[in-house]
Amino acid sequence: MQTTRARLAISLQRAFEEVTGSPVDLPRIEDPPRREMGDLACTAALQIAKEIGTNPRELGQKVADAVEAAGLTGVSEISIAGPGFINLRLDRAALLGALVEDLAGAPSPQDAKVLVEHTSINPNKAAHIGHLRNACMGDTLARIYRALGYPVEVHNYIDDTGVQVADVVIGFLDLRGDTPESVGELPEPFDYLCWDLYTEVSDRLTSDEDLQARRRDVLLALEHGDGVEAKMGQVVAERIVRRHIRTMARLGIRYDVLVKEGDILRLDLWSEAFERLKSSPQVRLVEDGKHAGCWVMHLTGIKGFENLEEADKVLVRSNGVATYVAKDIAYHFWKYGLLDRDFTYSPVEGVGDLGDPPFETSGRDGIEHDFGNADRAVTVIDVRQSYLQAVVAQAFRVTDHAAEGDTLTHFSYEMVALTPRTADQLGIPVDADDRDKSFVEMSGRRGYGVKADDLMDELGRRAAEEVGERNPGMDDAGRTQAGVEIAIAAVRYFLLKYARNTVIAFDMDDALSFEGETGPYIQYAAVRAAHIFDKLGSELEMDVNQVVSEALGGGQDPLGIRSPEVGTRLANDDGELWDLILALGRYEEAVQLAADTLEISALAKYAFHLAQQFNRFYHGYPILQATDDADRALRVLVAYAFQKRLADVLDVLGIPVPNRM
RNA sequence: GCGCCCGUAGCUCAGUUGGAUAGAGCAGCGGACUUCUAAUCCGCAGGUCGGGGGUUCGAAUCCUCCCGGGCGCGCCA
Repeated sequence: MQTTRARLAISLQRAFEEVTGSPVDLPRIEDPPRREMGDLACTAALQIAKEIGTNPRELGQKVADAVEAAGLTGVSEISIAGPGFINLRLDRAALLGALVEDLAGAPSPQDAKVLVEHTSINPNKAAHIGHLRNACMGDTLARIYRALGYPVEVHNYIDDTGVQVADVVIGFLDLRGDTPESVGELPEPFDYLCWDLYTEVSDRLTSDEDLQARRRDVLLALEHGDGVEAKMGQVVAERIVRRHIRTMARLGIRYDVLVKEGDILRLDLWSEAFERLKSSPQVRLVEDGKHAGCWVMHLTGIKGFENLEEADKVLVRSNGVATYVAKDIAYHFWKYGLLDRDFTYSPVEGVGDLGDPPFETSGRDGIEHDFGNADRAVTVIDVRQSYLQAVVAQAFRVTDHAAEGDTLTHFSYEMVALTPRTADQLGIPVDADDRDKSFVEMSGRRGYGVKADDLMDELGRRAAEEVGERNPGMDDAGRTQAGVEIAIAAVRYFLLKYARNTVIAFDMDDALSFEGETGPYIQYAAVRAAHIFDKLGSELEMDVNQVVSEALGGGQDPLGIRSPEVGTRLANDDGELWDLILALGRYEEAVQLAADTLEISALAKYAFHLAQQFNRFYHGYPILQATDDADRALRVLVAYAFQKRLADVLDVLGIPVPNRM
């Protein structure tokens, strides 16, 4: 479906070309600063007039005349203002008609398969608020692509053979004297236990050289899958990952497949990727210097790599072991189906009832599946990984896969820190410098952070309490359910509303607030709309939703939604009703913009704006008490469109709509 | 040192790839509830857009130089 804005842009482009006699870029259709000026506006005349050396106001007028002569549907008025702004007023009935038609529409299916990798938490401790930012953004990005019709596959990369797991392995084996079997039997919450154990081991590692040597050995054992250490690593990673899956499920976040680094090693994907890289002149074995004996990727003089003192990236160490980025390159080659070898999979067990459980890689012993073969791969990982992500993309370019390298996208975002106030509440020591900076960095190694499950528990508890006060008759189950749904909205919206490159200073009190620009505010608008329909329905003894839908489909119309008076009321509105309709008409472009710019905050803001617009409408346009049938019919129709559209946006943002709140 | 990002109301942040009088939320002050649920709405107050210079009809936005902050630059992951 084509948006009004897109249609107007094309019409104006034609008119400009007709008037100037030369090709012009697709003009941008903007929102005028104030509604009195018009519904939409275009400033292209100023730019184009400058280029061809003519008067912008005259050019604008000529273009406006040309557009009118061509007969532009959907526009009721076109005028020139100021130095040459082209202002447009829309045909309201036409726009509302198109809006209503779009409500029932599905996205046109796209061919290109999008693979989104997100979460990818080291499986050695409980998930914290920083991990949630990654997972909420990644999950929402996947939802955005689905809303646009793309087939989407969601990956969660599990680094089950890395140093962080090694640290916890040491904790269990050397500090606690546990066995893999006894660790398998430890009670939940296992990830909380590991959180503390990891902190303890990290602390000892800073001063204990024997333990540092031990860690190197454990790491090698994990990579080779040898001995009790590897067995322990497996138990730890498996238990932690299952906790992570459950934590994320509380926020409506799901995965298609968990790719384990251990399986990449067992399958030896790296050796196949390595063969390809060796064929590039940019990858070579260094004979002397500080990288003697290493295989490196040459990066000197390539844009984006000026930061290196010595612009070579080691892929294989002199001891023959591949580096982390090398394994990541192999994984990404596999994502695009460039490798011959493939994983097998098994369904993940032990994560409770998740509906469709994810698959996990299982070396060569599982079942086959058509995962991978992406046309576009997006990796959600924080900005500190920018350099390594660029190295991965470069690996595509030096092996003659520049096209894939260009579609490979690093979805980067900034860190989540804590406000000093919240750090104080958590008992985290805050030094004077941090207090001045207004935020305190979290540290998994030190155990500084807000655990995701704790946050969800507290939010759910507070929300349920609030719901109970507002709805005295509601039973426990209803209150709990509403609390859970409100908590999801609070967390997801809080983590999605900031631009990617904004450092979030997480403040417990702000995050727990349900007022202002928050997820619960938006939910409240949706619940209000639904409640009007419930009340009106019981008053009129009909299902208003169904009645409206039937009326729009050309069936019975007891409310008079199709009556001519409705059109008159719409044309004469000079307030929040038309504002709301205009806002509703921008749904598709809001989703598209988020996908094009990878800026989810824009879509979050749109959802908030819609809710805000509805709340204004709600106060100024009574429906149950409407004295005029045509007024009431129009308002019901607008509220209906709002309800549907807001539900669409909230679904894309992963935010549920409670029955009551 | 080199590279990337940031600096906008008291606080937290937007600002649609150069446009019309720079906007929200929170906090503050003042209003609107025997209600379509006040988790709401309306109003007031609050700004040398870090600073200087430049580009042009027009700059928070682009260029340049300062100041201040964050992150990255390993044969760790």
